Amino acid sequence: MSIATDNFLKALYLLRDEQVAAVMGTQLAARLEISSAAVTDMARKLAERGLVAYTPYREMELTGAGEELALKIIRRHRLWELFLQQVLDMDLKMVHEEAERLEHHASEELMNRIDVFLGHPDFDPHGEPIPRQSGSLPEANGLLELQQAEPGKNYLVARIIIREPEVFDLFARYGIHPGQRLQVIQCYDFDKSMELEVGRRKVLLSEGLVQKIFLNPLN
Amino acid sequence: MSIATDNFLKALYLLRDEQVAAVMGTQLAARLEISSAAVTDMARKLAERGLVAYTPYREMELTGAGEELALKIIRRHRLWELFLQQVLDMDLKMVHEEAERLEHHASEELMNRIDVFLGHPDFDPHGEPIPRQSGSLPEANGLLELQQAEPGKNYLVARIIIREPEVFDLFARYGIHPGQRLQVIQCYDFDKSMELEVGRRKVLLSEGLVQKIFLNPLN
DNA sequence: ATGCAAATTTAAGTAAGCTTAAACTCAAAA
DNA sequence: TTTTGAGTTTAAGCTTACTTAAATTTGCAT
Ligand SMILES: [Mn+2]
Ligand SMILES: [Mn+2]
Ligand SMILES: [Mn+2]
Ligand SMILES: [Mn+2]
Repeated sequence: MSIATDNFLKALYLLRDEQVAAVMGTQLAARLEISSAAVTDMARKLAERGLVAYTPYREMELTGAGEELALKIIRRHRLWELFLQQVLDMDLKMVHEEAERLEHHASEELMNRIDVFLGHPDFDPHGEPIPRQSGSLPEANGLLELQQAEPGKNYLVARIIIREPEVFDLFARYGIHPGQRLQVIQCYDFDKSMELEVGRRKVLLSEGLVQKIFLNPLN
Repeated sequence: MSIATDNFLKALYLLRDEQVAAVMGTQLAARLEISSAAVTDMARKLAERGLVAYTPYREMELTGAGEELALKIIRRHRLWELFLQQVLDMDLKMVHEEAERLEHHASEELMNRIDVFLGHPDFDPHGEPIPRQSGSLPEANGLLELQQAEPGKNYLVARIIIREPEVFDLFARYGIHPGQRLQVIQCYDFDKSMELEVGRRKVLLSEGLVQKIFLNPLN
């Protein structure tokens, strides 16, 4: 497995995970910042290796074997993120960039030692689940989508789904990160945007951003 | 800087460091496990970038800029080795293999945090000096070459120079590693091989192997 | 049913880092 | 001084992972 295939499988898994619809080549190209010709190329190669189900001109998806591998990369990524945060006190932004590279270069054995060192953690610093060695995903019980939150009640941010650097920076600017207290001020039904009070600040978020935030009820 | 150039510069530095003579292409090829044609190729490219002094058919050496870079890679390698040993309790063999890859993929910032975490250490788990951020090398004061050791006296292994996996395995088999107590039984002048007592075991080492061991006098 | 635009694939080409095999250089031995 | 062979370079070719540009397919709107 090369870095390019690692990243391809991971992107395919995460895109599929984020949305209802099937994954299109264009999305993959945008996410990986490569041309769609390169996506076709890779898809063909990975299909030959039995990792991706692919018929020309149709959307593509991971096979069982492909998903298994994707989850391994994601496990590595999230373990590295947590390790770097906990042990070396790096901030969320750095931690992600570091993990984006380190995920491809540590042995299985090293990852397992990191896992043990951290006490088999279930969630990374963004609140994202860390796939287990078995490939299973820990359940986030009691988590609430921000859409379901009731105005006036207190919540704690439990998970933020970040796939694009701009989203990361926006959330950072408004202080939206796991552990932050938050209240809903109002939900605008016509376009599903929401007005929040984050800490002491008021913030207005579009539907797309709202869907990236999950909460734990407070008291 | 790519992995290939990192490794090339590092190998050139270490080979030069190990021996009196200038470095020949063949040695580099053997050390890096690539063809000598590939060595020529790389030498030409690195000469263009001002990192290697190279004239066709002559031996090659690092420029100032090249040595600076080589020391940076070596710093990364040795910091990773110590970190993995101290924090995750990995053994010397694994630690080296991991570091061989990780040395190319951590940011300057991450390496500095590891350096701080370890308390700006001077030596790696083999007793090799860790280049400082400034590029200077810590001095190993009081270190003795094994050749200089006197029969009957007690010493502690302080540093072992390992560049080939076979040497590592041999030393591991005979229990030769930093911290190990050792006595010289006899030195055979005609070929400079030495008979040692390592722990409770007697070992006969050729000159080449003897030169890879450095000691601290005990009591 | 037809045509069009968007998405996708194919074609051709690039760069890095390798390989093997043939050609060359140079220093040391004869 | 010539020869020779170890070491080096050149030449040609491969693979991976990309690129751009042209050709193709598809589904959707008319
Ligand atoms: Mn991340
Ligand atoms: Mn990555
Ligand atoms: Mn090492
Ligand atoms: Mn390396």
